[in-house]
Amino acid sequence: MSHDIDDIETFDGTIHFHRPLRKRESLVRQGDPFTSIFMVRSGSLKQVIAEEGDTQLANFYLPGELVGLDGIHDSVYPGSLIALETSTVCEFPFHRLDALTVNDAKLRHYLYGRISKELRSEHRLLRLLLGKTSDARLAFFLCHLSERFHRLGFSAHRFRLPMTRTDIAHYLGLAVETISRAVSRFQRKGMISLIGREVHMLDMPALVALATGTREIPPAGHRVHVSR
Amino acid sequence: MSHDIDDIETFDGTIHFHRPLRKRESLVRQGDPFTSIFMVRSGSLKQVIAEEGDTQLANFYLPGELVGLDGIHDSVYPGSLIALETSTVCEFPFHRLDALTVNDAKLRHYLYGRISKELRSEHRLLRLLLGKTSDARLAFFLCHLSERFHRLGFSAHRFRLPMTRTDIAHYLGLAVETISRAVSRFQRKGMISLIGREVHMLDMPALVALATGTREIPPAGHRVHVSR
DNA sequence: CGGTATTTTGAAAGCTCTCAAGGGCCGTGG
DNA sequence: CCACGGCCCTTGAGAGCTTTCAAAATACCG
Repeated sequence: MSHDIDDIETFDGTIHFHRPLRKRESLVRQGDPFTSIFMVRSGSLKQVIAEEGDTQLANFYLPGELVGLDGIHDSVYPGSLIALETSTVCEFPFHRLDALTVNDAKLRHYLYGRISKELRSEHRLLRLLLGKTSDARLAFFLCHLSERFHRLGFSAHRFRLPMTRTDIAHYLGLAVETISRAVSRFQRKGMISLIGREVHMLDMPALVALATGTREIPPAGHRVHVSR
Repeated sequence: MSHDIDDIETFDGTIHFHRPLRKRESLVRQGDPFTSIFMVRSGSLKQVIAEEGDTQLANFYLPGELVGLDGIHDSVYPGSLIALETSTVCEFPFHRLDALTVNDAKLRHYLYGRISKELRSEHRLLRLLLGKTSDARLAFFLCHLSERFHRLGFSAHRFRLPMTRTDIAHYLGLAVETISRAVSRFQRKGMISLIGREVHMLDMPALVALATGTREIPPAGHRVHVSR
């Protein structure tokens, strides 16, 4: 979610540029051997994971975001990466990155940190969704997108959804109809305007409040530190 | 979820052993500066994340499992780690591990892989839960626990739950009552026996089937590979 | 311009939550 | 050792939310 394109472009000779992907074209397919990490340069991708019985929309990727970190551990991409629109990416062969980390503590920490960050933010996001109502999930989703667009230098209040309502529904673990109804509800309340895929975030505070609202508050345990 | 205790104990001088933690005692508190990764040696821990408005039960850790990987990226533990019972852990100061990776490609890859694996399996788990009914969530939870105990050399069919129903509920994003009712339903159907915290998995195939059952099946995109 | 995919809306069924109450278990203190 | 209090677990009933099924309106692509 940060803009490290410039940082990484300094690693001379480790980058490959792809020809543009057309809409619906796939960058990698689930099960392909892991070779590289990618960074979205323009457009957007979705990660789709098919597992016995069901297919999951695991993630959306916008420009500047790293894709493929979850393929490191067993050398296989766990899901297909599909372009939501005409998109371009650049590729970092992992063995090159790895070689560079030997003598570069800064890069090594950057890589660790980046993976760890992904781990945590994904976890947090899914945890947040788990206990929430459909309205809260959608509000959270929109705010999250808004934030990401904003960090790219675009407006946080007006942007275009790269994905279909169906994609959003699967991503949030809801039915398409539920998304549609929530959208209508939000518009009726004047919180957003959504014509086609053009979003206007009209009442950000209300959306944030909705996104934050939860259902329950469990207790915590004691707090005694262990001696070292 | 693997047994790397022996592997890691070969890294002489980088391990510290803690005195046992009593039930409800905390190993680290949310916001503490990140210094180390831990491995559970005996007992079990839960990770609790308090965020504006709500508290989440983010994870359970059994013996052999690594704890604290999610603290790497911004040098802070994102949640409190609390013992569910009398427990022992060993500690790996991160800067020591990091220093070791400089000249040890095997360890470096192990660390990368371990973090990446965590990233993926957590993601997969939460994704699975998102679109599922309460029965499916509980069945999945029990099967997951069973698997983990089995890998530790214990029976996959009989084990003791280290956590309360309330903990399970918060972990799965459900109400306690929903868990309780699901348990009763499972027992009525002869799928499990659960007296106090003693679990008997009576009909594993049925539980697995339940855990796998989902609600929807989204479509996938095209499959055209990009030239390199 | 036609065909297909996407989106919206309605109505009924199903699932989960909330609120309430009763019983059981455990650890502590007397 | 027993009694007490607090936490944990279970169950019932009604309300609220989400899904499913069906159908119509709209947008997009070639």
